[in-house]
Amino acid sequence: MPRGFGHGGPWWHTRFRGAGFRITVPRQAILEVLSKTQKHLSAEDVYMAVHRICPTVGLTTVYRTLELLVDMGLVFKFDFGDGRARYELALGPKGERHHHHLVCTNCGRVIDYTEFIDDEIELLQQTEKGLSKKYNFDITHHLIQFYGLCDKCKGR
Amino acid sequence: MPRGFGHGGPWWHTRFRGAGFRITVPRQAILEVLSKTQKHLSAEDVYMAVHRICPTVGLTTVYRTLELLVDMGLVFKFDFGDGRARYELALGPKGERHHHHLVCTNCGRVIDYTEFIDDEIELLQQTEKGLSKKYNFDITHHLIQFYGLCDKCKGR
DNA sequence: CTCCTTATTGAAAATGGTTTCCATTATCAA
DNA sequence: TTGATAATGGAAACCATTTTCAATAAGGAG
Ligand SMILES: [Mn+2]
Ligand SMILES: [Mn+2]
Ligand SMILES: [Zn+2]
Ligand SMILES: [Zn+2]
Repeated sequence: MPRGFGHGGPWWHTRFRGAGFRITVPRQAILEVLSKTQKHLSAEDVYMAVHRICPTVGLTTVYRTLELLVDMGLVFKFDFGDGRARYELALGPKGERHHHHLVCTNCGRVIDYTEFIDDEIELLQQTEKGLSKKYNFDITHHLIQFYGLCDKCKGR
Repeated sequence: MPRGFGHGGPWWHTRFRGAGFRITVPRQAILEVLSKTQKHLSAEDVYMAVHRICPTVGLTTVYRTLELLVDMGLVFKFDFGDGRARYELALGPKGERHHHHLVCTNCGRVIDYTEFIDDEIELLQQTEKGLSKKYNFDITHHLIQFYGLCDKCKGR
């Protein structure tokens, strides 16, 4: 378990204490799992991975913790259309990691992309401004996903 | 019931016959319901509305028909995060009606918007082209949703 | 360090939207 | 009109997620 920098433990300890949440074994294990992958894990995926570190952690706790992390803004929750929610750490060790998704409608593969984000962001901010004004809406975030067939699935 | 043009019945009859699907009472009722609203109906919403026209239609048939219509491209299926799928006719009587959504994370209200679509579409096509090339992906469609608080919900 | 409050946990049961089963019905080509 | 079979509907199954509740453990007070 990578402890590490500063003196108080991992970076998110401060967030937890600040919000009055306890730092528990299950929570540490779940965050460890999330921080060690680039994949978009389902609750069950997280559960199975956590199980290897700490077999006593229950699926219920995984769901609860993921919800907490989403509420805290530490984790993003996505729906790629396969009937289960997917989770992903919001910020990597290198800071923010905003990106959008490319989803294969055949095999379910999900690709993160960031290369066109800059242009998109610019347009999005314009659009958000226009929409906010017109509909008197406070926009907090957006979702952009492209659907289609990945290279492996397009051949047939 | 808007019958209408040509001689064979509503516009979608041709699509059905062409695909070898039968034109049944439940299917007619469901399409009638969908074509008479601008809302984003859940399967249960459709079921209840259909029930008024034709009380014998079952919820199972509603689900089956909606799936069929989605597969045929006549209906769009969305997930606005409230745990149930939402359906919307893909094309109104005036033809295509592509639009994106503004979703209130507090009350669940969904607003269609089309006014910034043109700029978005242009950027999206660029992005799609770039992504297709880079990831060798065949992009068929996209999803764009803005989340936030609607005017009624932002006051507090 | 020990105690105490109570946030957190895990197992089991409940929930709720959606799908599957299957015997019955109704569409439509011949 | 008739027959093959696509379509239907009610009940049961499915399955991701949530709720319940008694047991546990985090962490501040002393
Ligand atoms: Mn991602
Ligand atoms: Mn819409
Ligand atoms: Zn694929
Ligand atoms: Zn609202």
